[in-house]
Amino acid sequence: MSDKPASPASPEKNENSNPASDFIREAVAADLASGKTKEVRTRFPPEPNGWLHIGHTKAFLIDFGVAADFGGKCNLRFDDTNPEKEDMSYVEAIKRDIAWLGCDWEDREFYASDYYERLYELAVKLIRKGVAYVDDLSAEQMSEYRGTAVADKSNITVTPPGRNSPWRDRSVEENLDLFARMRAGEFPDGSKTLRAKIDMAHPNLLMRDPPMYRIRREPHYRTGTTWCIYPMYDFQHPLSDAIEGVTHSLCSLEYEIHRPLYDWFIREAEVFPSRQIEFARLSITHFVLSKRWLLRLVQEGRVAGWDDPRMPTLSGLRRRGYSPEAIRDFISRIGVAKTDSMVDVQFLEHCLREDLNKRANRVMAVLRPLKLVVENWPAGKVEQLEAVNNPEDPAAGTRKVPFSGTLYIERDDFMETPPPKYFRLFPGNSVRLRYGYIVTCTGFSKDPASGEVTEVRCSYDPATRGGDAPDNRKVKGTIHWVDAPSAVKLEARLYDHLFEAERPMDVPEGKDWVETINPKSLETVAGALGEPGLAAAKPGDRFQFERLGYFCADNDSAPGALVFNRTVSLRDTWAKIEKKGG
RNA sequence: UCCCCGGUUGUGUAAUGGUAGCACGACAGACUCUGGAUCUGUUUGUGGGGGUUCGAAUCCUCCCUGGGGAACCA
Repeated sequence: MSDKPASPASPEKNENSNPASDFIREAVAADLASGKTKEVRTRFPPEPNGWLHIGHTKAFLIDFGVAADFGGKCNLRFDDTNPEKEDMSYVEAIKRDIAWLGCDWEDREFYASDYYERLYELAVKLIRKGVAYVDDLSAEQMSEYRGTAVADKSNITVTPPGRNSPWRDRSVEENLDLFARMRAGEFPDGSKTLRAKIDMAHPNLLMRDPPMYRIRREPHYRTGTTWCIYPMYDFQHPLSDAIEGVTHSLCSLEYEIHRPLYDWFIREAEVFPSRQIEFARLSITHFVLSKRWLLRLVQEGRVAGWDDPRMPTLSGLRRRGYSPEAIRDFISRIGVAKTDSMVDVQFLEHCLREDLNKRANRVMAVLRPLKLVVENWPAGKVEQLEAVNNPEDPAAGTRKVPFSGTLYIERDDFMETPPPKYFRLFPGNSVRLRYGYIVTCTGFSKDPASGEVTEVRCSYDPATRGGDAPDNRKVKGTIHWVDAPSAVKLEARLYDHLFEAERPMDVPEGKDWVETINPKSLETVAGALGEPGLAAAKPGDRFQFERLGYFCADNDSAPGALVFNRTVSLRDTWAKIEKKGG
């Protein structure tokens, strides 16, 4: 398996899902049926100020998916109207990640910053209509006039009624002149804003004359210093949608309260009537899904970067070994609703295992090697044994693995005095070496100082070549192994949840959530060994290490210095039994 | 406090006035050359009270409860 973009959703999958299978699709279907919408157009509007995470994936899979389900198109539009935070490197990362998930925006790569001139004209139109004005109030004054309660988190009191700004009734001519001079750079940053004239007594505070433009002298990553005024989200977003003919503007619940504004600007600007519909954003246990928080982890060096395999970013998940198919499947199975929900990370991992189980080739590797000597093995003899690459996929074929009298097994697979129900290797017990022979433990050596087992000895039954028992005897345990002379060294990076707490943000008062990072979220195992074929693995290649889990060759991996990330472990029934017993 | 939006098994999601279903988890078992995979079975739910109706998760009402908002960010 290698690291390729996901193929488009298979047709069978689409047949299974009713086109109107969630409230958004129902709404779109209704708009189509009533004739209000002729051709569906959606958009995914990321701000290029961070890398995409799995929460964004839900959003753009809905955007692209809804369009596709109704024979429409989805635009990619960078919502880049805040020059302070945005950067071209984010644009590239975002495009790469969306493509990886198999979404295609074709030639529809748009930028809100391309609409600055058009948006300016629409602002002038609103001024002419008398529904926008230039205000001289400072930010603090404006907040006070709007009736915003003073920031006292513990005790916010009744929202005071709003008061009109003294500049609210400037003439159209004066507003036009002032706005033009704002653009021309005649006023200092923050000294004036353009505001919509709506209703300073509105119960929805957002409707109390929201700012449309601010003065900010900050070079923009695309428009440079062409502009010193920048449009605000509430003004810019609906009109950008309208410019593109977006019929359904799908966004997360936090924008629900903005919808009256969205509709107001469309109505007053007399532009294409896009319709905003909101859905619940994705939350997953043990994950932090907020660009702002992720940025902090990166900036403070708490993780190795945006693509650290512990990060919930798409680049992190990709590097970890997640397949785009598994992510798509997960997103489609959690559904779309308006209920705030917290999906159990186990469900994500279930979808992952389900996909990888079907597609990842099996291979044997030993994380913590323990030498196993086959005492009755003919000296110098080496056999090539046939091993199945993927029992779930006969087309994956078979391979040869070498077998000699000196092997390594997993340290966990031997116990001097086993607990009940342990059916791996212990003195006197027989076990099958996967695709090898049935062996019986004859003895072991210990380091007298440390008490550590240094070597295990066994005898093999030549009649059981390949692992079959001609006498039909039951051998309960089958363990994996590598041939000592031919084994390749590798480094294994074992990951666990970045945060131990289900809800990492729920930290006690006074405690910083970044301090709750799981100290065991990365365990590096340097001395692991793998079968010889692993030497050819290239970064991004995915395997199942038998009985251990799914692993993916890391970007850091190179011939002679192999590095594998554990994507996810296999389900481990034994661990459960052990836990119960203890 | 005000405004907006929600509450269906442990979790997520269906049922759109007509048998509360599906998936994951959990538990039990079968099978197995991965204690993997697969298969079978079991368990638990409409936040509460009142109302409309032959019939309510669904409609009305009151209450309880959770989330969001009050940036010259998006």
